[in-house]
Amino acid sequence: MPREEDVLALARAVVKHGGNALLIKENNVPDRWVAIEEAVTSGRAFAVEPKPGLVALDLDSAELVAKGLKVKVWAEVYLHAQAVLVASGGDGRRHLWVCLPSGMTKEEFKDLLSQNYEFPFENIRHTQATRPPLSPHRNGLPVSLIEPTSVEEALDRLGPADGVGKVNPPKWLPGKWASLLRNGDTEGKYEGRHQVEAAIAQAAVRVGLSKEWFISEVTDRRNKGGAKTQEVEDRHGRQAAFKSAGKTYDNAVRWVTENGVTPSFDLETFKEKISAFREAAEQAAFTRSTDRDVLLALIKHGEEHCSYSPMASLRDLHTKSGRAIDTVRRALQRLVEQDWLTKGEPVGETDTYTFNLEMSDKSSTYSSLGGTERVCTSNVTHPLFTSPKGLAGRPAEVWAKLPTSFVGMSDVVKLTGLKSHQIRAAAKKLAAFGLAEIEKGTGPKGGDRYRSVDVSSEHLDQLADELNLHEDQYLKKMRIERQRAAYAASGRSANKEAG
DNA sequence: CTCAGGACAGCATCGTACCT
DNA sequence: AGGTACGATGCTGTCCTGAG
Repeated sequence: MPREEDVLALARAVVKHGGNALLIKENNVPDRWVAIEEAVTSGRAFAVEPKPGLVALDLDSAELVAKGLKVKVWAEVYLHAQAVLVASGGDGRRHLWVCLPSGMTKEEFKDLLSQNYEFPFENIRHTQATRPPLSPHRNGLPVSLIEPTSVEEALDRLGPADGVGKVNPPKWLPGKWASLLRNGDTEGKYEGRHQVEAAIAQAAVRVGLSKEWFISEVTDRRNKGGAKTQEVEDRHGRQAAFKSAGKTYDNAVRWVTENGVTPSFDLETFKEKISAFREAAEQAAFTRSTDRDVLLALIKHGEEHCSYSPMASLRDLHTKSGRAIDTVRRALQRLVEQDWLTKGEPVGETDTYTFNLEMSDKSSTYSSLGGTERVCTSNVTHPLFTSPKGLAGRPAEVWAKLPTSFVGMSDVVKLTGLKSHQIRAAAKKLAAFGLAEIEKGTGPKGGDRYRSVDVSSEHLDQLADELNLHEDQYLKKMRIERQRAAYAASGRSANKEAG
């Protein structure tokens, strides 16, 4: 049994800055987010989102463990990466934590892994929450460090805690400022190009974006709002441009501090509001389940970018929601008509949508007697529930909302807000996957009774694998990447950057 | 009268190709 | 990087029938 202080130290070493711990129930269903200290003292299983530069490989089969051992040697010898191998509790299962060398991105590492070792995409964790080394297994199975065996050495390899002394910044400016940055002063509202940059810098300071972020954006040739800095670069070189942009940012910091402007963006409030909105979306009765799935995908995007009005391209939402691009577009139109979203000004070519947060109070929800814990974004975005080949649509919704104890049709109608025939069809499909049971003729009026079956996320993965859905998802992603690569090669982006 | 389930029309969705 | 168009496919919802 590992010491609590060791578990805490290791969790802090792997978690991203400001990250919390996700408690995991004994049936492997996510419970709720709590502070890391609370998770450790609870003695329960928990997972944390890894810090930047840290990747966890989930070695959940003998074959993958063998691959993982090779990867470890390769990463240490050729990449000069630090690695920690952990027994994660399950029979023979291992987690391999790899601290990437500076300069290598997670994407590059992932590519190398799949090229050199055909390592499956879905077993590479870098944004997804993962159980830290020595953290308890959900069923109390023994966990241990395999290499290195000492906690001190493991801590050493995992490196210092993430983001000491830095704030957790949102990744995007509010839409208006993002538009100014991307398109420049199209309305002629500013006296000159410097004023445009100054305005952007102030907005950046208010939302907590760093100086480095500001400099890299205004020197990016695609951003017309950085025209002034770009001209400095052309005339006097890169160093001068950095210096000039840095000065603009520093002035903005001084102005914001001197004028006592309170930062407009408060992360805690954001989290509160966005999760209320998400719950409303999860519970509301949509005429099309696609609408809900697309909305949840957009909310997820907003959460990732800390934005109430995220810029999400149709292709981003397509990969997130599993629906075709055209389908996503129609769903967005309907969501605007239904008042869930307000369409804003496009930033560059990307449309923005603002969440109508008051829907959290207005939306008509139905009673939620059971199964509500299954209505969560992680399930909604699982390939099994996003692919029409799998259980996308009504079946996903019915599974999420159906209790695990048998209920008659009229109750299911009340619980789901769906029509009986929709439920029948969905239940039939779910039953074929073993995710629901139908009991013939035991209902109140001679009808059938239904119940859902809770399963582990591994089981969902397995079902998805049987239909090749993980592969489909991967191929979809690759298709988009090819489109984007073709665009880059076509020279259009180069022209854009030059002009 | 309620409910299950089949037939079927219509439309949503997917994939692909195309445009800016 | 983005949005848009359109044919093939198959799901959704309506209507209807028959069983309990």
